[in-house]
Amino acid sequence: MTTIKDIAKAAGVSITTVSRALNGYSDVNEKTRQKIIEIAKQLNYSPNTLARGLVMNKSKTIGLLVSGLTRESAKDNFTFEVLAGVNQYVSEVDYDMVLFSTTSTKQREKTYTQLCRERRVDGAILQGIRVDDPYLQEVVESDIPCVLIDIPIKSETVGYVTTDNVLGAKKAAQHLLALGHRHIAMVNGYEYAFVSEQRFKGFREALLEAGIFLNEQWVVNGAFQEEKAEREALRLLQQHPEITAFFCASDLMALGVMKAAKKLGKRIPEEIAVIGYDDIILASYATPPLSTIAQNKFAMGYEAAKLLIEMLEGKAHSHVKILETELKIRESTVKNQ
Amino acid sequence: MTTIKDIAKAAGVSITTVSRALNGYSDVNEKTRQKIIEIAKQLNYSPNTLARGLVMNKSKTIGLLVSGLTRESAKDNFTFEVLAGVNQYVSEVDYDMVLFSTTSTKQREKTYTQLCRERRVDGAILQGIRVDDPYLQEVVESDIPCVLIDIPIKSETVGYVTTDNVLGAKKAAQHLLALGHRHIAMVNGYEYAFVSEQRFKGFREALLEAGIFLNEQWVVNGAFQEEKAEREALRLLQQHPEITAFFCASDLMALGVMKAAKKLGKRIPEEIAVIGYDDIILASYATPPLSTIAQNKFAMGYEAAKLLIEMLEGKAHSHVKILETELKIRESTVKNQ
DNA sequence: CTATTCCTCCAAAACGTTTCGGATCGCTTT
DNA sequence: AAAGCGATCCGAAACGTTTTGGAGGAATAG
Repeated sequence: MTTIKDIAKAAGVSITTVSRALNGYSDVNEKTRQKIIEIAKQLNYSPNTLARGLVMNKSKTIGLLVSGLTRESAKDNFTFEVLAGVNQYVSEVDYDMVLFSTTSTKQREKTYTQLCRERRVDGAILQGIRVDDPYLQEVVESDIPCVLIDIPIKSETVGYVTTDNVLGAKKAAQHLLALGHRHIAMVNGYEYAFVSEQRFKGFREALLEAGIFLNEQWVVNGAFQEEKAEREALRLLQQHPEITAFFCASDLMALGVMKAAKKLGKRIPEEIAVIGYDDIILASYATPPLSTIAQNKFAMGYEAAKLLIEMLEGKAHSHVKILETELKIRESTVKNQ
Repeated sequence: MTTIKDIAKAAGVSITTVSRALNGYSDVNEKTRQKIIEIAKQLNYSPNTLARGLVMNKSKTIGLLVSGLTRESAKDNFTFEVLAGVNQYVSEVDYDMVLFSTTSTKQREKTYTQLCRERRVDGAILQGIRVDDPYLQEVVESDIPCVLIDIPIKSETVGYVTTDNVLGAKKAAQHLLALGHRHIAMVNGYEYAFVSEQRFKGFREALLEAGIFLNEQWVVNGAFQEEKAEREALRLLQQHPEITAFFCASDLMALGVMKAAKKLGKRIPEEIAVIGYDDIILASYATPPLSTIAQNKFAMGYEAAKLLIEMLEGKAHSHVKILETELKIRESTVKNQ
């Protein structure tokens, strides 16, 4: 493995000069610079990032902390697409990404700060962390820069990216209203999830503006799970046959709701219209294809990485990035012409 | 940021002793060790892996090199599940994983070896690389240990993990044969892909053993793409209405074939049976749910990481790992009872 | 009593880089 | 001729760790 020292010897200059030549400093003669670069190429030199990181005290590496990276999480491709987006930006600006996946067991033994410091990441992106996760508290206290996805915390060292969940939900509800639905139920996620709260708010606003009474009993929690949503929808449909439409806070839950409707022999969308949220892959492959509010998850990852690295380099104007959503109308709300 | 030196000062010992105490060497008194550990905890010490890596000349980091990590690749969750598997093992043995995604443009500017050496990874796992990828040549020549997924190259420093594709394909074909099908078409991937070749071999063997003539015209290439497969199947079905079953070398292509059958008004599975390969998420959500040969992609990642790290630590018995596949019978081949 | 062994500890070198604070030399200015 | 200056180079320290080769002393063996 050739080092800067080998190059220095071969070129007959000091290691200082080699370093400065390779890093584009101005106090080295252009001729010797060319010579050094030439020799470096010949010797197949590649810099040792460990040594560099050690002395510069930064690694040009960011950590992506996701929780529960398991086989199961492949269903909603959320994590994966965010990861792809992060990876994209990171490689554009010549940083590295290392993946930390936290499990409840591992969380006890190592704290967030320890994790980041030990791996010497310059900053971190957190995705899929619950609001009640013990890591979250640490994050805000720690001095390691980080950006959160879908959790609105902002400080000197922490920023976040999210989508406009209120508007997204509103668009979904307005779509149903425009189709003439007046008895609309909502299957939400968790009580304490930020996005759930926002999506409910948007839903309520839409109904309010349309002058429609919001029946609190028709708003249930599906815990973002397909099966739970199915059970809840089944119960709701049996108890309140007047319901004609469902707004679900995730596509996975919407799939559950569709299953419930099918079980009761209700036709979609003629008797029951269903709209989801996220636009996961499965949505467009479901029968009927699922209408949904699309979030650009790739962009979320991309923007998160961008924000973080701008923060690291001290040129972030704002610590917040809010992305748009898009209403995708498919056949679960309106019959194909 | 506290260092080993701070601890040494606080404990009144040398930095050597601190290092040896923390690393579990036997030549330090148990009492002083406890004291050192206590102080380390108090000072919130975490070791600097850069410094450690520099002197030990290894980083306890492996690279995962995937090609084309884009939004689109989310459809077949192959990459993602492999990644999750790699991540799982890696975190079990306290290594790190850094993700390199290669694009055709980036490939020119940096070679595989440069990538690995610069990031100081101890070894790499390559997934989704084509057999004609320029990286591949480099890999075998380079001295950096690596393991390949689904590409059978073996040497002092390279190993691979794959599934038994011949047997898998055979099981699929035998399933169709057992259902009474005698006119079976196959939609394969690329001509030059290792897995395609193997799966075709298994398919042929099954027919041969059943004493059935293999009609070469019924074997087409779908390039692992849904649309291409749909077009090919459409053509095939129109030209050869006697075909009653399809074996596809990937689920995505099987979905395309199902679309083609539906377009021609053929009922699945009564008139056309379809079986895929991979068991992607979409398979079980398709209508009808798709029968397939399941590959445990998570396990592939897990085993690849395990193999690589065993190689790194000089305790790999074999450089090859071949995993089993599983026939999943769903409704695209046999009507629900 | 001397020689040997064991236990516990330590000083210093090494890993490959960046960077601070000059040093040298030739040229221009006064 | 002295002083100043710009261009080009370099020595040495620093980053935080591991490891080598012992040192010192107490206990044991002969």
